[in-house]
Amino acid sequence: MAKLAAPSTRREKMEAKERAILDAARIEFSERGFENAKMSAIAKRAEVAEGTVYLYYRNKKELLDAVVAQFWQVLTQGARKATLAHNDTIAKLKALAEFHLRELVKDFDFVGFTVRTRETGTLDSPSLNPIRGYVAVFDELFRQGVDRGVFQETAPLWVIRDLFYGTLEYSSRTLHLHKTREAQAVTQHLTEVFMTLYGNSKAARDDSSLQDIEARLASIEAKIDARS
Amino acid sequence: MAKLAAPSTRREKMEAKERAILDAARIEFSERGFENAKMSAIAKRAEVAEGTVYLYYRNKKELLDAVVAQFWQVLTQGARKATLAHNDTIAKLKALAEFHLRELVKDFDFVGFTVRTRETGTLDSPSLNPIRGYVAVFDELFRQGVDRGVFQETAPLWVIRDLFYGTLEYSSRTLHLHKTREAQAVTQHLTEVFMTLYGNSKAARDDSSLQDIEARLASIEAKIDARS
DNA sequence: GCTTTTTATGAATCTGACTCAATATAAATG
DNA sequence: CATTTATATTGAGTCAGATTCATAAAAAGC
Repeated sequence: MAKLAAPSTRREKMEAKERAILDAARIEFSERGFENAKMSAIAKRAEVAEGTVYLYYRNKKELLDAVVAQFWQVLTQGARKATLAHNDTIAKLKALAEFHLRELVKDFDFVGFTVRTRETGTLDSPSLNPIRGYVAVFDELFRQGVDRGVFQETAPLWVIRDLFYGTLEYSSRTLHLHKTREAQAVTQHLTEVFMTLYGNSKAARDDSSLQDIEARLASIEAKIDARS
Repeated sequence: MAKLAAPSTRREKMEAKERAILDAARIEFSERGFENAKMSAIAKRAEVAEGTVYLYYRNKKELLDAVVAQFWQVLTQGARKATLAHNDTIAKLKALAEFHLRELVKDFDFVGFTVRTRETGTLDSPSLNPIRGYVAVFDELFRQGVDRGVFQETAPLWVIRDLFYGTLEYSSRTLHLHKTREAQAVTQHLTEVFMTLYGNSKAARDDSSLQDIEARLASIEAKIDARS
């Protein structure tokens, strides 16, 4: 019975150690960058022997992968929470954009780490690719917008998604580099883009309304002609 | 006088050697990726001793930087040529998007290399940052569009630029991963985005202006009706 | 308590980037 | 053309740091 209350079974100890290593790695990579991060430093920070790290992660690269995976998992949670705070689809979308941009600028090095991760083949397994879970946040949101009649899918969803995340990721670079620029300019514009391009009300009045006007102009012209 | 015709002065020899090293590095990096590329292999490929490489490039990272710089320089030339083939601003833009996307998908590894390059501090010097030259192609094009009255700058240029290149870069990932998807879907959509969002004619027909027109038409029609 | 299995250790190995004293090649001088 | 001087090349040797592995400690099973 003591065992049940015990703070550390064998499994728990190992899980704690694994977490310690992962945390140490995240800090070390953030502070030094991947190349300059030393496995020995990570081990020391995690208070384990150098060899122990290799019991939990096959090599330095895989350790980075795990750190990146964790990053996106945490980000996904944050994104979900940020969007849940709103009801309006457009408001949700804007919140997601703002959240995403803010986090990317803050942890900009992880954008680079993520690219590195992709270079290895191990993209596909869903567990090792939490970015899928992340982009799903957008996909669900957009689909919900379509269901609600707010959006219409005027292009394949993947195209729209890439526009969304691509713009934000690229902008995060700019914002990271030029601290003076306004993140709000990006999210504001992106929101407008979405309303204009995929917004149902506006899209509905595209050709048709123009044609209406033309028709009426023609009618007027005819009347004038008739009088002269 | 023989010297003038000679195929190899001292300087020419060195320049040839430098080129050989750069070419060898490009191939090696492309084939193996940065981490797995070996300086010894690059030296061998360039037919020089290992130490010689370090006479031309301070270290492996700097060699990568040079390769990346060359890549963007070549890309800039190609982009200029691709846009020059058209007169219409929209056509130029579409050509630029198509060119950019095609090249990024083809040499997708260089997207990763470029990110790596950015991690070093040496971003700023224009010579070492040929990406500036590259984005300038877009900037000039858009400004020309504004001058011609085709576009209007409804958002800061950097925001628009990031949307353009961000979308394309992110899409190149998708296309690289899913070979079946159509690049054309991206460029097509992006062109529409630009016409809709920044196109002068369409932009003129916003909410207010549409209502204005309708009001005036009604007014005119009423006047005419009254007279008849 | 003793045996077996699992987990941890860190010294030793190995790889590959980078250096440098020695050497070769080209230019300059006379 | 011989000699001196400057410049370029070489590759064996150094060194840092990732990875391995024989050994030890800890836990589990009996």
